[in-house]
Amino acid sequence: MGRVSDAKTRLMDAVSELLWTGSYGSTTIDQICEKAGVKKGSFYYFFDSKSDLAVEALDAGWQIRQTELDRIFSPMVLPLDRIRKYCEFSYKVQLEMKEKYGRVLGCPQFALGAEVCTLESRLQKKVQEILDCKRKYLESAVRDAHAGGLIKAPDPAAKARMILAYYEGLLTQARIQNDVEILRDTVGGIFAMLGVKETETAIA
Amino acid sequence: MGRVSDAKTRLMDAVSELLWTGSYGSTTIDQICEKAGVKKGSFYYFFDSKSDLAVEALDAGWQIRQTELDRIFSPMVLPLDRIRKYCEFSYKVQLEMKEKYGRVLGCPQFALGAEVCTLESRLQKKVQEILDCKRKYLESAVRDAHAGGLIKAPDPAAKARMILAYYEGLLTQARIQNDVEILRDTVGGIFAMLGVKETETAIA
DNA sequence: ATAATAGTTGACTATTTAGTTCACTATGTT
DNA sequence: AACATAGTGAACTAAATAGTCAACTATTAT
Repeated sequence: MGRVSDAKTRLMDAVSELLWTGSYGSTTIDQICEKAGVKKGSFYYFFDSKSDLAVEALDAGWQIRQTELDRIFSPMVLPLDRIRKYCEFSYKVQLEMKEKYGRVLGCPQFALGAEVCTLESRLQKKVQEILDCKRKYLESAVRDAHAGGLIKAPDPAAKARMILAYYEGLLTQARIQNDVEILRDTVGGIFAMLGVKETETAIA
Repeated sequence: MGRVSDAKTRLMDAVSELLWTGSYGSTTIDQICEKAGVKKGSFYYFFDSKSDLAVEALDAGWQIRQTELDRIFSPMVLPLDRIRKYCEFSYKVQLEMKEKYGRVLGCPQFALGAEVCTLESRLQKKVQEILDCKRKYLESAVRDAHAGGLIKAPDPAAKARMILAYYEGLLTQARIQNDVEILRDTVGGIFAMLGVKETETAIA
């Protein structure tokens, strides 16, 4: 009973966009409220603080992204193809953002994590949790590729960490330089790290 | 003639530390002044704004770092050893920061660039300039390694970009997770990307 | 219909922040 | 010695910001 509202969702959407296009530190509660079309009283009805909202928004955004990743990293797909699809998907997203905002925005979790990890421990934990999920997707693909004899990777977790570092680093470079072209051959770098043979690259 | 002062230097040192241990957005001019032991009047005597100070501090810090890199990337050193030394140096720096601040701080330019690139174009340009320098150090090492038949890298610029993305990504991961161990085998990942053979890894 | 309750509003306070001003002080130069 | 000037400091303003509150409104369950 009582009134119903989508203000909470609107606030999470607003902060997500502001964090991605700008930064955590430069985003104010007033700005979030204005973008969401919500008054400050309502903001504090739903959330305790900016960091509280950010944690919830991060979580919600990741839930949605995860369904996409479940599809991409489906065990039904050839392991190296999963990685290729992931790179293609990522490139497409960045291209869309560039169209929409005139800027390459990179990875929202990574940029946020780097910014606030020394200041906001709850946010840092949430980001770490999400990055860990990403690593696991990659890890199982690497493990399957190793098991299938496509690559030599006796330590899939280590390889996945390497791939993730490269992938996130590249996205961040693209954000800093505002250039999607940097992401064109993401998969090439990953396959080089995995020691995928040229022939397999062509076939897969 | 007139009075002399090191307040300008103290301000640059203060902002460098605050940016690295925290973030651009969370660092206020009052905070910078307090840490530097400088009154606001003096701040505005030397600088126009926080971003102005940040640009100058970034530049000054890079000048110092560059002399170190000139030594590490000396053409007198074997090309793959340059890269190895660079990774060792970087690891050492991060370890020192962890000792000093209790936190792994990653790469100051990269974190700052990711944070402010959509908001502060002068800072974004300065960061890009610095990252470009880093890439050039790597590029010449890769080119020399290729010329020496140690690796196969017909496009050294592309390989250098890949290495830099991985390197910066790894540093950022280490910052987010506050864990230096992530950086232990940085060189291993780079050599994998370069396709350095195991034997050469052991020898070099 | 109405009572209970989920959500809204705008006006409010207190604090932090960026940036200014101007009289003052210390120091190198002549 | 004294002058020109680089740098200092403290008090100031104006704006932005986080956070509060109590009266109000819409909805739903009974």
